[in-house]
Amino acid sequence: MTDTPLLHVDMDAFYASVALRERPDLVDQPVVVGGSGRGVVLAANYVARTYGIRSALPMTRVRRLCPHVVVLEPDYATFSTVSASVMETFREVTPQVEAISLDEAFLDVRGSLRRLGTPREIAERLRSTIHDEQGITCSVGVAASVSVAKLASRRAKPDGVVVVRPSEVTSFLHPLDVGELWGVGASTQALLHRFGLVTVGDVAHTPLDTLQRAVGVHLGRELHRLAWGTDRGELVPRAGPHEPERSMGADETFARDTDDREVVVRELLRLAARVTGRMRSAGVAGRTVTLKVRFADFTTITRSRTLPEATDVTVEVHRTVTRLYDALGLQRARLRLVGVRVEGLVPRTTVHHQLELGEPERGWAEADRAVDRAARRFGSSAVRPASLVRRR
DNA sequence: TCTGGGGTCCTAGGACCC
DNA sequence: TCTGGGGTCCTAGGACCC
Repeated sequence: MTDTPLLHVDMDAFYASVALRERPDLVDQPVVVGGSGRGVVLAANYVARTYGIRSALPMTRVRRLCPHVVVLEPDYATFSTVSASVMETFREVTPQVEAISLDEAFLDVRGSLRRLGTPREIAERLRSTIHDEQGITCSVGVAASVSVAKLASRRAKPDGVVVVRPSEVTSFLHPLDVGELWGVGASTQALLHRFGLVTVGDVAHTPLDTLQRAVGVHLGRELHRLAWGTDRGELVPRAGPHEPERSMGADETFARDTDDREVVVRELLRLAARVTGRMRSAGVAGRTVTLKVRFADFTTITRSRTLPEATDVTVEVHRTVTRLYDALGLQRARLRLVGVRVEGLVPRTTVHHQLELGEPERGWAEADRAVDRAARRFGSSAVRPASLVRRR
């Protein structure tokens, strides 16, 4: 038996480490993976971090912090392949694997102790296997609950293991800033600081009802559990973050802000086509269609409409978001981003279309299938709506 | 030329039904 | 002649995570 059965395994600077496998000449230089233009950092290697570069930092600031930084384009296909191999390695240790993103998972090793040794030995073996097979490093936190294991892996970075026994949990947690807790972001952190609650220990020693009056019943209870390391100790085995997905969406920041309705409507068509295409390959349809609009000043609004029945038809989703957009009645407002999302997804086989007399819609679903078939044969750029074809 | 894109979950008010 | 209470759906916004 063990009192620390949970491992949290987290790849170190995952996207950057994978990208650097192809470019070993760059390992000693500051490297980030990220988009160009108005993008942000997706991952930074540890050399780049010495310049203060972090994930989510705008690329414009990155270049100011470190003008000679090397920027590599993300290659999601390779990231997914490496991720799948790593997850397979996890499942060779135990079937109790809860993946929470491409580069992170919890493992419950209770059933593997006799075969593979202590949790720490299992962690070290995993790390060397992944290093040998994938050429990247990872860090492992070991504890009795998921949030403590997660914080322990962060402490272990880069390329290490940290075990937190139950008797060490409070001395490990209580000195941390509340913002370190999993689920406490900038705004909850600021709220707690305003109440004079700066460390995890401060939160732990605040009476539950006082805490709940400050931050709400639900969050208060959750914070109390996190501050004592008494959150969940059982995993929910699954291969991905959430399966199946409950919503699918796409949004895109314009290269330059725009107030041109035609540009916006055309972008909405591209996004609707992208989203419904993914829905059709996943075999799902959804009823609630949401438009997202971000203005030049970064304020963001959403407008949604629930349809009488679920759809995966490009033109229906596009028509719905276009109506929502027109209903905003914008005149000269400059837009930074638009987005399309479909929620309330159900398997398409459960949707029974009520065919109405003389309904012209019928053809569009067949048109979508034809587009999907052509895209599979000739590539996704082969077939697209006429308004998305660049004019000469 | 600050601030991506993919998601999940929670809250809160109003409509509507029983 | 004063108007309960619960459940569910819909909409909008916000916090958070990777």
